[in-house]
Amino acid sequence: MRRTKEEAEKTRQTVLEAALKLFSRDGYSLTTLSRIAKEAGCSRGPIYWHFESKDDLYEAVLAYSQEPLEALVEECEGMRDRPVEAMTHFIDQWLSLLANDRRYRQSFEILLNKTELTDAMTRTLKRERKLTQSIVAMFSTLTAEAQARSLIDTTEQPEDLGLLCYTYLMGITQTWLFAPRLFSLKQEAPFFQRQFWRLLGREVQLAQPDKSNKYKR
Amino acid sequence: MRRTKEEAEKTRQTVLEAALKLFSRDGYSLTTLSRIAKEAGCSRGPIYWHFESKDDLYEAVLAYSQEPLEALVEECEGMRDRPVEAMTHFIDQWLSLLANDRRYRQSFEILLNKTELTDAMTRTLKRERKLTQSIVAMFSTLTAEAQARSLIDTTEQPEDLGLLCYTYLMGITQTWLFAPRLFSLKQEAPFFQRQFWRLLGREVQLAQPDKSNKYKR
DNA sequence: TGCTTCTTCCTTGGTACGACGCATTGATGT
DNA sequence: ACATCAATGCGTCGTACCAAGGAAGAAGCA
Repeated sequence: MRRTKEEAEKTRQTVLEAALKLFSRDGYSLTTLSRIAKEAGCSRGPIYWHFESKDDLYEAVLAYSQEPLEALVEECEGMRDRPVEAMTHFIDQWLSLLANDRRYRQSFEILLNKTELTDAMTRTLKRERKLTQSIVAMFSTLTAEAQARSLIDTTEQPEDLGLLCYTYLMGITQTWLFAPRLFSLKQEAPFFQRQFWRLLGREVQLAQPDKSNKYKR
Repeated sequence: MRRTKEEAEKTRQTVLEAALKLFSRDGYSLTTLSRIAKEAGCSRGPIYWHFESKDDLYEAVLAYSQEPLEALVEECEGMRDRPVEAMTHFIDQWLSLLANDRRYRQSFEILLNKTELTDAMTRTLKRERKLTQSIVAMFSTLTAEAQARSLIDTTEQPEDLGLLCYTYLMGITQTWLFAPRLFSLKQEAPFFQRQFWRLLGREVQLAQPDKSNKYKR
C-alpha cells in the first residue's frame, strides 16, 4: 500500500533507527535485513526501496548517527577566537554525549567494536577518515591559536598537538566502550579534562572542591 | 596421512599463522575456513582436528598473536623498582612493536578493526578485558611507586593514572591502525613519549643522541 | 468536484550461493 | 593393531538480492 510522502520518510527513519540499534548491538554481519525489517515493523521490501544494498544502509546509518558529532565539530570550529573555551567545550561535550546520548554512543560502538573494516566499505571508511582529519585539523587550529596567545605552555608543533588531542579522546572512548565496567566515564570525566590541559601545558585553576584532592606522601 | 607429532604441531602453527593473516586482513566473518585451509596449504579437515570451531580458532589466534604483549607486560612488572625506566621501556616497546612487529600489529588490527564484538566470543572478550586490566594495574603500580619516590609530579590517584596511561596508548594505537596515513608512527613516537611524561608531570631532560640508553642506573 | 491514470511505496515468494560442521574414509607413525 | 592426523563430500542452513504484483496517494482532466 502506498503511503504518503511523510509516511515514507518516516519508515525510512524507522529503518535507520532499527538498523542503528541492531548494528550497534549485534554487529554488522550478524545483523540480517529480515531482523532489521522485523525491528522496524515492516518487511524487507522497503529496505531495498530506500537503500541500494546492505552496505549502502550501513553508510547511511553511520552518517545519520554521527550527526551530533559533526555538529559539535562545526560548533567548535566557530569558536576559534576563544580556543581554550572551544577545546574545553569539545572535550566536555564529547565525553558527556558518549555517556548520555544513545545515538552518539551507538555510532562509536558500531565503528569501533561492531564493524570489520574491509574493502567493501571503502566509501564509509573514507568518510570516517575525513571526519577524523577534520577533528585533528580543528585541534591544530585551536592549539595554534592558544599558543599564539600564550594561553598554553608548550613548544610542540600545533599539527602534532592536534593529533595528540584526537588520540587522547579516542583512547578514552575506545577503552570505555570496550570495557565499560573498567571505569565510570561520568566519574572520570573531570579527571580526563584536567589531564588534557596538563598535556597542553595549562594549569587548571578552576577550583574543584568535591573531587578528593588527596595529599600523597 | 598421519604425520609425526612435530609435523602435526607444525600444521597447527601454519593454520594459526594463516588464520592470523587472513583475519587481520579480511576480518573475521568474511574469512572462511576454506580460505584459511588454502592459505595454510591443507584442507579444512585439519582445522577441525586442531580446533573445535571457527570461534575456537579465533581465540587461539588471538592468544597466539598477543604473546609478545603479554611478555612485555610481565617484563615491565618485574621492573617496579625502576618505575620510570619501566614505563619508558613499555611505551617505547609498545610503539616500536606496533610499527615493526607484524604479529603484534596484526593482533591489534584484528581486535580493533576486524572483529565484531558479539556474545559469541565472550570467552575471548573476557581474556582481553583481563589483559587490559592487568596493564592498567601495572601502570597504577608503577605510577604509585614513582609518586612515592617523587619521580613524577602529580597529585592524582595512581588508579586514575594507570587508566590514563592505558587510554593514552590505546588512543594512539587505535587512531594509527584506523588511518595509518594520518601520521607516521615511527616519526611521532618520540613526541608521544615526551607527551606521556608531560601527562605524569615529569620534565624530560634527556637529550640523548641515540635511543639505546643501555645503562640503567 | 468526481473520475482516470500514473507513480510511488511496499509485500511476498523465489533464487542462487556459499558457509559451517560432520561423517566417512584413508593413510601412517608408534 | 591402534590411535592419530588429514582429505573429501554432503547436508543443512541462512543470507542478500531480485521479480512480479498490488494498493493507494498524487496528479491530470473534465
